[in-house]
Amino acid sequence: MCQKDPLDKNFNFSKAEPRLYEAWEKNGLFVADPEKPGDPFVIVIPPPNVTGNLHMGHALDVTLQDILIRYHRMKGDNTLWVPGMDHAGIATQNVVERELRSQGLTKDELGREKFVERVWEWKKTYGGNIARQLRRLGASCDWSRERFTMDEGLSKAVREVFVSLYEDDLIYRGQYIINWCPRCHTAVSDIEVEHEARKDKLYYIKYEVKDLPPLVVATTRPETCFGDTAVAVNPNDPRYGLYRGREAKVPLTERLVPVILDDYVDREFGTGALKVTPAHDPNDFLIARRHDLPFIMAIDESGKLTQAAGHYQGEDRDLVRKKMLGELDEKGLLEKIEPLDHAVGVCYRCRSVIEPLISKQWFVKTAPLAEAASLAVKDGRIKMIPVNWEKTFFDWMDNIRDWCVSRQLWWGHQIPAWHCQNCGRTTVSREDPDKCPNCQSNDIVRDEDVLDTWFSSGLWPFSTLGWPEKTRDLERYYPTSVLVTGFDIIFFWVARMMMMGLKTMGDIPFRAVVLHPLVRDPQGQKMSKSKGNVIDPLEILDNLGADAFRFALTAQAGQARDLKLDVKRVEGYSKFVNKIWNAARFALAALEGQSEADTGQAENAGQGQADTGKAFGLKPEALPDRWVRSRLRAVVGEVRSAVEGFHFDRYAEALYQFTWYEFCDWYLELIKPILYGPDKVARAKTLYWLKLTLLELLKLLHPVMPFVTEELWSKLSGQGGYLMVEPFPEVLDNQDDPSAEKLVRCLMDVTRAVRQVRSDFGLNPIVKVAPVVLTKNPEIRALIEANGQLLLKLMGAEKLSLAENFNERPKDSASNVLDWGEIWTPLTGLIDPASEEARLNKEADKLANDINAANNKLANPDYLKKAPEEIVSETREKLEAMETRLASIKRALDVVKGLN
RNA sequence: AGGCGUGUAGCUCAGGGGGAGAGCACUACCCUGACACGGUAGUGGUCAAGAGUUCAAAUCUCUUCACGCCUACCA
Repeated sequence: MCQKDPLDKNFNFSKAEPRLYEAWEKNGLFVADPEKPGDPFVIVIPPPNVTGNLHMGHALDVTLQDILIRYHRMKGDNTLWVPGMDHAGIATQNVVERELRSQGLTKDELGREKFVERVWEWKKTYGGNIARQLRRLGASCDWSRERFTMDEGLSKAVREVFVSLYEDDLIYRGQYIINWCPRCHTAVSDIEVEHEARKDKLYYIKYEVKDLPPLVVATTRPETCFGDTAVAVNPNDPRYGLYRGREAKVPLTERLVPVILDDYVDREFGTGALKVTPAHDPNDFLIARRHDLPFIMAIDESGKLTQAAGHYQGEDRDLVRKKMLGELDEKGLLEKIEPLDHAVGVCYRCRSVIEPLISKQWFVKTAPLAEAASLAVKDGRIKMIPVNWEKTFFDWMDNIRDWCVSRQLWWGHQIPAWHCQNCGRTTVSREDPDKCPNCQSNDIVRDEDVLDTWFSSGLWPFSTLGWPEKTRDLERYYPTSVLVTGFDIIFFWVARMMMMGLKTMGDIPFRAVVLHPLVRDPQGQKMSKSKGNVIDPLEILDNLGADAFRFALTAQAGQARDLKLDVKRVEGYSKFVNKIWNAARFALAALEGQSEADTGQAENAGQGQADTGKAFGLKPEALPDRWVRSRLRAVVGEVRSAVEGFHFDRYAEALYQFTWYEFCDWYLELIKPILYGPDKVARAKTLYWLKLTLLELLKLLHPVMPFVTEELWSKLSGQGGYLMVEPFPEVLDNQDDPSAEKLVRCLMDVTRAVRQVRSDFGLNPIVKVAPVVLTKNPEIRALIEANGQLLLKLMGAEKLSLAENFNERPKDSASNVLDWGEIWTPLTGLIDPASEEARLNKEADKLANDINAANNKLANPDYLKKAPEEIVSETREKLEAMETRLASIKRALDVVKGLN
């Protein structure tokens, strides 16, 4: 054997990762070519925000996508993974505004144009972070096709879609009650409002009515009363019959508002009387429309009271609430205050309380689009994985409301609409107009609003491929294959892509949606900066490497909703990386040893080690080789079906088990006698299969652990090139070898049986035993004879004999009963039997119990009649086995007692 | 309020009508010539509770409890 170490003792990931990634990228291995053959396999990355830094969610998302991409690339598909970033309207604008503020500037001082320039500058400087971080994870995206939602091409797509939706009457502008964020100073859509449960108060306030007792109204928001334009009661509420047609006085004002009747009012809630504030409550808005009530803005876009609030004008809404409660109380208009649990809407960006108010905004008419999207899922054109998300999806699509798409921001796609100052006509157009097409006036102004960020993300699957141009990419790669994302953005993004894709392209945007869990901290809490429970993926990458991290994420990516990430798990898998590394180190040493020792042995190796074994034909001969090939074949099958069915956890698990517990623990041990033995031909043959199997194992592992596998490939394959573009192993039927599997299982049985005895009786590993195997099966006898030396080593024995009859049993020996025979291990003079007696008794009790249960079962006529035959006979066999085992335990007990 | 989901070993989870599983952790022994980031053998669970269907239930059904999440126009 070779003395020098062909490899370092451990994988130096921090050095290897950047080197390997750079090599892949430089060699253009990520770049897709539409002209090449192969079924297209396409993923568009969920574009991270430009402002973003890599977090756990990205890490998981990207790892799973990269597994799919690498797998399909190796499988020979024409594979494309489009990376890119989202301009993230509010988020980015907030970041840059904050930066300005630290310089004592505001965006208004700067002006729109300058401000937008600043954002672009910011993007240039800091926007590349996330792309670099994705590279560290090993993401094999086609960076030559990287896109940004504000790119020229994508902006063109946005404009084209907006205009054509407008032309199809699917976009309209109107004055409606919308969700306003007073901090971000913009409208937000319904789903951008999150509901937070709060302990609040319900205030009972008196509205005076002439000649009648005051009408008491319950409200959580007294400060909005300055916008009240009615008080409503339920028409069937007898308590308020007298108030019909009367007027009530809004407290702290002299304003009189009508008392109206509306079914919406819940008689049970509060006093059964509702103040109607159409400009600040969506329901009141609807009531007002039914009753033709006026609208009064009481709160402005900064959350301050308007002139409608009299002396409170200009003051903040929360402050006014406090002050006016005092005033109401003073004037005897506050009846009582009750505690109330309810949900309050907050901005998903900044968590400020949303102020519903009336405003002129642009909307997308979603109902027809949603119907088409639902249909695509219902008829199976788009699959959702796991399927149970479909129900949630349908639920939402069935109850969808129009989508407010205009935002009062500067950073984003400005709406292509021009308002004529002369005739008032609004023009929506693909080209910037210079005059009003209606009245020819030059006095036209562009609408100031920009579009919701999610509008452009909704076009992502086709805008990134070049649409509206008729590109080759679009033709070849649309629809995309799979969308991989967290379920938290099904509505924000997934549904919108479906609607936009179906409408614009006339085809689904992707064939499958894989929804993975959300990464939580070990307590199951959402990771957030404010909670301080964020685990930084970059830190894990630094400490444990990308492969271990990716493997841990993959192994935990089941179909549950949460993935509670445990760093310990990553540490565990970093040991797995090490295990693979060392297995390869072993193989490499053996291969090099062989090439040195066998120099000139042309009859074995042909042209040296790279081709070693080709001369032996395609069939492994030695039992370990036959076995490992057969087992590998099974694993290839498991791996392929796991990946294709998006069972990432099973994929990882299958490889972990096979690599560690079969390939390393057994195969490498089983072949050692051959590798160290005198038969050079046998050695060369086994080396061939060792190398081949290891290389194939590297291929199987590559999608999840790209770095260590690529590194080992370069050391081991001897053929240059890159593992990442090697063909993925296939399930080959001629590799199946059940008899080899059965025989190796026999070797394992014997070994484990003796090891168990050693351990049970507390034998020191130095103590040698001399077991006797009883079996009449000639095949197994031959097997044991052939592997005598190996077995001695594996079980720590000095002698192994075969017996044919029970009466050959040595005195004072422990016995293990197996399917095909029995093993006796003589213990005379070797042990202290005191503790063993208890253990055996315990096992005997348990067995007696089980035997009893099995007997009862077999005595049940219904069971015999109705249970399938194979189940019944299985039970009989089990019973028999248990009885035999019990007998042997009893014998063991005798032995132990005898030794005492 | 409705919908969805979860509850299996100390932890993280897989499985899913007929023998309770994995990883980590833990215990004992072992530095045996790839790996101590290793090896061998183990400990540990009324599969949340109750009822039902069945020859057979952790698995299917119903109820209850606990915990999540999503949706929602009780001010």
